[in-house]
Amino acid sequence: MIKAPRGTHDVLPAEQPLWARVLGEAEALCGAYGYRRIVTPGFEETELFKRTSGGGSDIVQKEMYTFADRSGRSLTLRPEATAAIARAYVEHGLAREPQPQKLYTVAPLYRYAAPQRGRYREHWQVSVEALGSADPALDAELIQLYSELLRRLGVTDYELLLNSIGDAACRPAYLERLSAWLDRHADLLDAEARGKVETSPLRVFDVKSSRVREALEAAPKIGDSLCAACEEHFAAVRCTLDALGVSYRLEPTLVRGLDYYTRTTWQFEGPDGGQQSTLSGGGRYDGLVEEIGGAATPGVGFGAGIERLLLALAAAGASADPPSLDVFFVLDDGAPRERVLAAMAELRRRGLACDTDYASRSLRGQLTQAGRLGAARTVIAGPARAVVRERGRPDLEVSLAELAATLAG
RNA sequence: GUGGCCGUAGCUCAAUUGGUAGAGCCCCGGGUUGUGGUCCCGGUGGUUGUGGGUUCGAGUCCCAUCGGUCACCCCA
Repeated sequence: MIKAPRGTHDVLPAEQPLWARVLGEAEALCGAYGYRRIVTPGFEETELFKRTSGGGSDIVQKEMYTFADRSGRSLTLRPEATAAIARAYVEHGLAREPQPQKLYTVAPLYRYAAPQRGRYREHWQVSVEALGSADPALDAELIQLYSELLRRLGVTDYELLLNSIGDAACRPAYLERLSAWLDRHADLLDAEARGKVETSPLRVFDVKSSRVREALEAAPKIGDSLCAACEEHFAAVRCTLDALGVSYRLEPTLVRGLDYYTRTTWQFEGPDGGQQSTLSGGGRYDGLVEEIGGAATPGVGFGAGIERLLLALAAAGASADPPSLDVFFVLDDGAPRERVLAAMAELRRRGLACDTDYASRSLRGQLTQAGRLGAARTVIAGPARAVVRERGRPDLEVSLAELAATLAG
C-alpha cells in the first residue's frame, strides 16, 4: 500500500476546523497589525538558501531537499520562508515602496530531518516579517503579535526566551574573545563542543553536557560584548516589551540556527515535555537583504510552527466546531428526488448549507445521518408533501411546491 | 544520519509453550422506542506494515525493509 512519505502527514477533514481556527486567528492578527500576505514559490534556486542560512547551518549541511530539474538547474524545496520573502522584496522593488514592508505568509516548509512527534519533513509555518526598518519597536511588535496569538487561542503554558547576539560591528570581536577562551579551556570541553568551536563557536552554548555547560558559565557572553548601538537597540526592545506587558526571560546563550540573525533573537517555548517544544522563533536579520544582492536593509521576523501550535492547543484541551448544516433532506418512499434536488439547489443559491443522502440509506439511516451532520432542520419528503422538523419545535407539514419558500423564509 | 522501543479491522486493543485471527467503537440493515437519542438482534470489514527465512505449521521465532515513537542531533 502506498503511504504518505516519511515525515509528512495528511490533515483530515476532522482536523480542519481546528486548523481553520488557528490559521484564521493568525491571519486576522497579521491583518490587524498591518502585515500583508505574500506568497512565494515552494522551491527556489538552491543558492538562495545556501547564501542566507549559512554553510555551517544544519539546514544547508543536511536538511535541504535539493534536486536538479530537467534543465539541470539546482532547486531546493524551501526550508524556511524568510530568505524567499527577502528575495521577493528585492526582486519586485518593494524597497521602493513605503517602508517598512510588513509581510506574512502561511506555507509548508521542507527539511530532511529525522521525523518525530511535532517534527515533520513537511510542516507548516506562519512567517511574519518586517523589512526596511531597524526600529526596535518592530522587534517588540512581532513578539507581542505572537504572544497575542497564543492568548487568543488559549495557550498559556509557555515561556519567551530573549537575547541579543550583536551585529557586524561587535560580533566578530566577541567571537575572537570566545574562541580564545575556548582554546584556553579546551580541556573542559567534550567532543561535541570541540566540534563546534571550528564551525560556529556561538553554538557551543547549545551543548547538552551539564559538565560542559557549567564550564561555559565562565565563558564570555555576547551580552557583555555588545557595541553601544546594539546595547541601545536591545534595551529599547526590552523596554517596549515591558510597556506592552509581555514577559520574557533573558537567555544569554540563545543562539538560533541560521547565520543571518543579528541583534534580537527570541524563541517561544511550549509545554510539550520532549525536545520539540519550540513554538516559534525569530530575530532580526539586518544583513540578509544585502546578502542576496539588495541594498543594505534591516529586517526582523519570526516563523511559527502550525503543528507545534496545534500540539500546544491539544495540551490545553482546545477544540473547534465542525461546519454547520442548515437543512438535511430525507427522502421517504415515493418522494420525487429530482424535485427535492431542485429545491435543495434553490436553497443553496440563497446561501443555506444543504445536504441529502447519496448512499441509498433507509429512512432510519437518513435520519441518523441528519443527526450526525448536526442539521438544524431536517426535511422528510414524501410523494407530495414534506415534513419540516426542527429541534424544539412542532413538525411543520407543507406541500413540495411550498418547500423552498418555507425553508428560505 | 546513529541507537532503544513499537507495528493485528477505519479507531482502541485481545489471541496459552509457535497450532485455523477475535472483541469493543465506527459503519450498514432490522426490531424496540412519541422524534434522529437509548436498548436489542444481525451484517460488512484483516494476504497480522512489506519481503524473505526457520518449521509439518509463524500474528507469535530470525533477517531485511518501510513506517511510527523516544533519545542523540537540530529545530518550527
